[in-house]
Amino acid sequence: MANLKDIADAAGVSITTVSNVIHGNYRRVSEKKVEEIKQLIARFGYVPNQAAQTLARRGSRVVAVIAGGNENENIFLNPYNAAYFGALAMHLYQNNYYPLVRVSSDVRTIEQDIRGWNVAGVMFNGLFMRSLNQIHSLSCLPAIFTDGYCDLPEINQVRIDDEAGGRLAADYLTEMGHRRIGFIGTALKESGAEQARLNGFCGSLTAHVTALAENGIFPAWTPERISSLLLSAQRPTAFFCSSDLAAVRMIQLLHSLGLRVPDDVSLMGFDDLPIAALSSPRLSTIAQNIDEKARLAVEMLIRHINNRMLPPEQIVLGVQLVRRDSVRQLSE
Amino acid sequence: MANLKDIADAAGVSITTVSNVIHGNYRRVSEKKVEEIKQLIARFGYVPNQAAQTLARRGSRVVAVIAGGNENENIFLNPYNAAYFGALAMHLYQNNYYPLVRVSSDVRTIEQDIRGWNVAGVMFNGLFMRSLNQIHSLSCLPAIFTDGYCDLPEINQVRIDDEAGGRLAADYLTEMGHRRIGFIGTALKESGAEQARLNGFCGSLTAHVTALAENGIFPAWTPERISSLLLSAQRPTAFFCSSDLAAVRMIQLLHSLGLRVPDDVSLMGFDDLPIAALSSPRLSTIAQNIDEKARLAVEMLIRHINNRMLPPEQIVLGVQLVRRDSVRQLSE
DNA sequence: CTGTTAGCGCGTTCAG
DNA sequence: CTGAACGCGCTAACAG
Repeated sequence: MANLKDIADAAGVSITTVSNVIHGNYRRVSEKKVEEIKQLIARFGYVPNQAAQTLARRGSRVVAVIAGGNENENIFLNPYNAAYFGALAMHLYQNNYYPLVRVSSDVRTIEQDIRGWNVAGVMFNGLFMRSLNQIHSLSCLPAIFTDGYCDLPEINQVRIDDEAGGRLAADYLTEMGHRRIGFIGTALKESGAEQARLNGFCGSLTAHVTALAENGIFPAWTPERISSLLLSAQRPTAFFCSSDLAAVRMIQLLHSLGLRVPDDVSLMGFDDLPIAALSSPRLSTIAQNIDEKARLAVEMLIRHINNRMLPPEQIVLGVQLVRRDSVRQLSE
Repeated sequence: MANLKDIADAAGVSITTVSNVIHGNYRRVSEKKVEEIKQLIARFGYVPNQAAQTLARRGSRVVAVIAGGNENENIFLNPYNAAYFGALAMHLYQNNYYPLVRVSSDVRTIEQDIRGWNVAGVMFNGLFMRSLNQIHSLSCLPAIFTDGYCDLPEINQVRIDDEAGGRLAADYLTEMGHRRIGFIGTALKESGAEQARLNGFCGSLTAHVTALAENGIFPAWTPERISSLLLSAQRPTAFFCSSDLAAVRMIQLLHSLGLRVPDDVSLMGFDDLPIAALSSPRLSTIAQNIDEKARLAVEMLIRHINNRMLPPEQIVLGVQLVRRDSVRQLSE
């Protein structure tokens, strides 16, 4: 519970001197005092009070990390979210910033965090372009957008090349001899990333390949719908799933129908999360480097915190095909 | 950027009056002023400054959530951690507390968070009993321990009945006709929970059942070690894995050796995470209610924050067997 | 080289 | 019913 004054009193100096020692301004303090004060700081176990620093410095080292979603739902049950936000938090800590991870789509809640904590910057994840301009504080605060799509160029963003991922998947499935291919998405209308994957996928299919994608959100793909599709004569020989999680769920559904992967139906995922390699069969998928994406996003934010005049930046990360066991080579 | 004074000036009153309105002390303010001030607060988009409140109140609404582990590792890649810490954060937010999730085993780092943020309480997860008494601030701060084992009774803790889980697993495997059973742990020496699961497991095995557990940490169970065990004549017919994740990894290892689950080898997991039902085959496992554990832990903490005189509490949650497809009935 | 001082935004007496 | 004034712990500009 020791504060600056306690240390100052014990050392017989003023708090300014102690403050200087703490911040490394040694030239203004005699060497002997420096040592003496350092000792006392250690002995007292002095830790600067973040609230007081925030107030005095007119700014904190807190970064708001916003994840769109329902506040009463544990979004970390989704392995992608867990991996990504975990990585963001880790990289923020490594740069001496504190993540304030808030799950909410409510503009007011977000605004309260931003202003209440006098945040140094904001990281938005996913897409909420509609309501975003309502967050007034953003005009004067460094912000990074990841995994989102929007046409405004004056925005800092980091994302992966989802379209290229879709193309890679289409090319690979075609190369493996598949001609009737389905697409499994989870929230097409809401996720720019998923839409881009689908675009790349469809764009790269040659004329005689059928994409069975539906342009609706996933609830439209009820298990019943998918089941009847799978049991029909026109059953796709392969599915491109917009995430590894969707692919793993698909495996379950197929099993429940007595269909085997890849013998009866081939499957591709997206992301290359740990579960992709732990799935049975191991998933062929499109890999993205989540940790690097997080690192680059954090570094970009810090750049803009340190230099508020920097022009907007965009980074698009590459993806790559990972061949494993969930896609069967069709003869003929 | 509006603060109390701005509102006060605009309303032609003092900041005290505004403060009273904000905190619902309406009896001291005329009704008209109350309405007027409320309007202004909304129009200005006023949000109280957390740093200033923390300072003035001599305490914050931040709760330190400590996860032991390496700070340069993304522990949310482990689905159990993701599920549990995600749930903790969610329940803290719902009670208007801010989680400060720190991954570290370094006592100094932890202490800095606790003191620097003037934390309202601390939640420890996993076991670090050795260094814990070095955290001096703890003596005067509400703290909850989860997933840990220690004999001190003067401690608030929430955990599950790991031993019962081990027993359930042993009983079930025995009932299914298995007589040579192995145990796969991940960090026996460090995790009290895992040790308890093993204890319960061994305790409930009848004499003619062999537990092939090794009392070492997982690195001793190199894939090579396990492989040679699996290829030997004394190969266990079933394995009890200390987590669903370990079980899923085991499936991969078995597949790589050309062995199938459950046809050649049966497997049980622990936790009943989403991956258990998404695995192929779907895992039979011991289920714990992670969300409820988190909720109870948060509620317990808040109880102790609100009443510092409360005696220590211990909660032990039950677990239950979930039969799915990874354990084969042995005839004979 | 060192100390004094004026805020930072808010909570909380205590006088009016 | 209302406001002035002090303190929370720290920073930074300034004076010595």
